[in-house]
Amino acid sequence: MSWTDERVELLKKMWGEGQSASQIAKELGGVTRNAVIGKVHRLGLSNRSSGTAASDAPKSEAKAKPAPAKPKAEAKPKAKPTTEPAAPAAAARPAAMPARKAIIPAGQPLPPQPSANEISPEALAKVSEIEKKAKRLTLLELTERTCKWPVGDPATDDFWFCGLPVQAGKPYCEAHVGVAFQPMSSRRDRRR
DNA sequence: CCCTGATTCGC
DNA sequence: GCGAATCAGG
Repeated sequence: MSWTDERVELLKKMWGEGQSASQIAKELGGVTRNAVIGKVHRLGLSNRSSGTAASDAPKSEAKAKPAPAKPKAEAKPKAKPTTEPAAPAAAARPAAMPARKAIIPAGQPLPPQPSANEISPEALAKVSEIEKKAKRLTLLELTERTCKWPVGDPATDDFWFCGLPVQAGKPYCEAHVGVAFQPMSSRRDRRR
């Protein structure tokens, strides 16, 4: 496999979306994550939180960009039937519990639902954003390393699991870890 | 152990 | 230019 224009394009796109090298490699096919990373570097677009966590490289760019203005028309190549117009409230709600039915999958540790509590707007925003990139896995597709955050109403077909790569032993992806594990202090009184 | 990106260096 | 091997880290 060679780096055709299209492949490079997809690489850029996915890398820009924050997809991991391995995911990109899987998507492209015929290449390993090493190949992807190597290419990324050669292309010069390496910046992306080094390592794993989020150590933002203290890159202080004393550069004042003239004004590239590169917002190219970003037409989604593969628009999937997104049955989700844009309902932050609904989307951010992990799992509705109309009637706490059996939403427990195979006795697996389904996460502590942040019940009806309120979560920081920042975290919610991050979640609704991340959910656009979610893999939307079904219960059967979940693995030990896919985010198990439930989205939607289990009673409807509009229900899926985040499925993004979990960070490290955690059951959720970065974003969902953020809303799942909230310091008690940070969710103190929230007006309703 | 799983994963992440970063770098090196023979090809 | 390419990417496997290796490195460094969570």
